[in-house]
This record gives sequence, structure tokens and C-alpha cells, in this order.
Amino acid sequence: MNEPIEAKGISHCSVFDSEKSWYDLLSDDEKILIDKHSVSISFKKGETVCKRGAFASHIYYMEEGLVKVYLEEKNKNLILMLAIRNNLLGMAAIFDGNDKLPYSVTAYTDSRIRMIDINIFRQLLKQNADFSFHVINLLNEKTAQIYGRFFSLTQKQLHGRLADILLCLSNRIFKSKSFELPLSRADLGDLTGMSTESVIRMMKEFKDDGLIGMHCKSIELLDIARLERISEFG
Amino acid sequence: MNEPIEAKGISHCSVFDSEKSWYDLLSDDEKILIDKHSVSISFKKGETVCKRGAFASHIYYMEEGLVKVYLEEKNKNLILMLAIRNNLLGMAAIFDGNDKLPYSVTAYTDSRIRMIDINIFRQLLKQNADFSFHVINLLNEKTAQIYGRFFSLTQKQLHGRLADILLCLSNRIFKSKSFELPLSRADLGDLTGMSTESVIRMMKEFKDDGLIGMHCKSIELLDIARLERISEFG
DNA sequence: AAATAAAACTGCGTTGCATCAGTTTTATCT
DNA sequence: AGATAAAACTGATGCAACGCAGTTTTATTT
Repeated sequence: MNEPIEAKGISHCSVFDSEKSWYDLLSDDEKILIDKHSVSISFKKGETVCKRGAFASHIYYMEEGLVKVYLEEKNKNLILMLAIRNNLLGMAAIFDGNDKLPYSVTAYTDSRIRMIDINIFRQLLKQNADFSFHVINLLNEKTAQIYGRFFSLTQKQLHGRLADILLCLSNRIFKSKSFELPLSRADLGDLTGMSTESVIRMMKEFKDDGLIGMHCKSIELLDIARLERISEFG
Repeated sequence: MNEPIEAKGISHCSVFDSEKSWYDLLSDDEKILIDKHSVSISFKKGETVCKRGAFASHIYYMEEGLVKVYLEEKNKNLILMLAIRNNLLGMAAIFDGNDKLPYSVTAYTDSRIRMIDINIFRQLLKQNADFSFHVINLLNEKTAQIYGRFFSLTQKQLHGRLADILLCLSNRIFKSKSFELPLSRADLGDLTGMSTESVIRMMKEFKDDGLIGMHCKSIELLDIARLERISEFG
């Protein structure tokens, strides 16, 4: 089994990773329409893609890169999810009344994002049922992941939450046991609902216990089986 | 402004309340199809509607009643949301590969739920774009609410979370400042991510502070403005 | 109506984790 | 390359909130 974490307990992952392309479901005319009413924009590492509360005139399609989707209020931050290639963001604004973005988005790495006119997108959803069926699947998958993360953040304690996020980064984003972390410890905190200091302490603990290898930003998962057990038992 | 909580900060509500009817978007033929391939079932208070992990062969449409949608694992419970009339549950299984229910559902009050064959539902989504567009809106609304609750549960402390849920129950479910609570204190705990004892203590505190009135299961919100401030400041 | 079970409640000890106030390291700027 | 800023890290302290173990109240059963 490839992803035992998913199979057993409640999924906790915070990355949305879709391999299928909705673009292929469009007719030639519809593709032309999309192309005409969208632009591809490059964002540099650290740049803000959009801010919560802003007027939502576009759907964001991630062509390349890694971004965080987050809420901020006062000094409290929460990263809702990390998004990579093939993600659609800003879908909440599809709903007619709902013209404000419900979250902010910032690029972790250089990213290319196609901004699609929301009215065109809405029109396509209304006229192409195959397309909107696909979008429904995307939304459902996203919802399922959110539920899992919800469980992780509310029911597990720090060890479990950190194990969750490390496994998630490895499985879903970098698809490798070792990777260069583009997020700061503070970001990991916002992602796991723990303080920056606790992230640091816990990471060191994991390192001392031989669960992970770590030199600054480069992380390697050494004992995945034990990380999974920590994830499971909270 | 009717719902200042929603307007200001991040929405926190855990009830999904849709007034629009998707049924009207179907053609006569499609209505007949649905009617033929669905049954309406009555559940008594406390009865289990479905369990997580079970094979998902139906979409659940709530015709009447109040249910909890929840995850349970070991001794840890999390109520994902409360659902009332007009809700569609089990949508996650629409996704082709995804044939297992991702959550359990239990009735709080006597409820009538229409169980719709999932293949028929899927077929209608694929053939009727107006219908699936509407479903997309429902899912988006749900997602937005989940995000708000996510924020509430991970960033606020007990006072704020309890205030959130009380306001939510009042605004969204009972639509009245006073109501008979069908949930136990333990359920409130599962809903707010706090222990049963803490729910009890905090409720008493709210009562002593004149924020709410309370005799056993009957609750009355006395100082909504202050509850909202507590909700906002965590 | 008595017996039993299940919630609701109370007080107390414990602890997980945040917060604060620093120091050291790494990155960025000029 | 040196200066400045931003992360990364460390240790000490305090408290929010949990879990326990018990009592009281409310429901449910026979």
C-alpha cells in the first residue's frame, strides 16, 4: 500500500494535489474563450497573490509553484492549505452573492498562476456539465482533506500534528523523503496551530529521536513508520 | 445589519443552512427519475443514519430534523457540522474512486431523510449543468463555513469558541434567542473541541456573568453584543 | 414507584504549551 | 565585506484547560 496514513485513520493532509486536468473537458470553443479571458501571471517567492476581503473577479489556476492559502486576523494566522500545480483557488466566489475572497494567498516559491475571469468560468460551469462535475469532484476532495486536517488540529497534540505535517509535505508536495523546506518555522506553526517555539523544540526532539534528519531548511524523514505511529496516536 | 459576526471577522458557524431548493432545477423527467430512485426514511432521535467507512451508495437529503455529522476515532470525537433541513450529505462519495463515507451521521431529533441513489445523482450532475452549478455553490458555502470553524477551533480559546457555538445555534438552527438544546454537554464539547467539564464550567461562567440564561437544556442568550465581543476577541 | 443508567456538575492536581526575553545563526541589503 | 534585518533557537515561567474521581441531578427502564 502506497499511502498507509490515508488508508488507516483520518486523513490529515493539507496539500491539495490534483493530477487531472479540467482543461481537457472543455470544447475547442470553450478553450478559446478561456484563453481569451485569462492571463498567466508570474509571482516571485514571497509575493502576495491576493488578500482576503478583496473583490474576487478571477479564479486562480496554479500552473506552477507552491503557495499558502491562509487566514489572518489580528496576530493570529492559520494556513488553510498549501496548493501546488493544478489547483483552482478562489472558487468560493463562484457563488453569486459571494464576491469577496475568503482567504489570502502568498507564494512560497516562484509561481505561475493563470487568472481566469470569474464570469467566464461561471458561464462554463453552467453550460458544460462534464466540466462542472469535475469541479464538484475537486471541491469534494478538498473538503475531505479539510475535514482530516480539522481532526488533526483539534484532536491531536503537538507531536501528532507535527508528524502529520511532515508526512504530508513528504508525500504530497515534495514526493520524496528528503526536501528543502520553503516554509519558515513560523509558517509550520501557522500550519499546525502551534507556536513557532514549539515547532522548533519539537523538530529538535524528532531529530534527537532519530525520526528526522535536519540541517537548517533541509529535512529528511528517517523513520516513517514511527512518524506514522506518532501521527496516529496523537 | 443582521449578522454582524459574519460581517466582521471570520465566520465560525457549524450549521449548514440552505434555503434554496435544488429540486426545482430538475426537469420533469429528472424529477421522476429521482423519485423513482430514492426513498424517504424516518430516523428517531439518537438513531444512526450512517457510519464512516461504510459503502456510500446514496446521497442523503435532509427533509426534516437535525443531525450531527462527525468523526470518531478511539476516544476522540469531532463534530464536523450540524445539518438541518435542505442539506445534502454524503456528497464526497460522488467522486468516482471515493466509495466510502468520510463521516458518520446521527440524528439529534426525529428526522426524515431522503436517500437518493448515488448513480442517479451522479448522472443528473453530469447531464444538468444548472443543477451541478447549484451543487457547486452549496459545496462552496460549506467549505467557507468549515474554514471559519477551523479558525475558531484552532485560534480561539474556550470563551471564544463557546460564544461562537452559542451564537451559531441561536442564529442558524433555532433562529431564536432562546431554545431547547438537543445536544448534551459532551456534544457541545465535540463541537467546540473542549472537554465536557470545560463546557459545563464555561457555561456556568457565562450564566453567572449574565451572558446567558440556563435551566438544564433550555438556553437563552441574554447579552448578544457581549457574546459577539467574546467571540471576536477569542 | 423504585431501580438503574446516564447526564450534569464540582473541586483539585497535573501538564502541555504559549509567552516572554533573551542569544545565536542565517539571510539580505548597500 | 560589513551592516542590518530576519529567522532560528534556548531556557525559564505561568496558566489555560484536561483528566480524574467523586457527587448530584435528570432520564430511562422495569
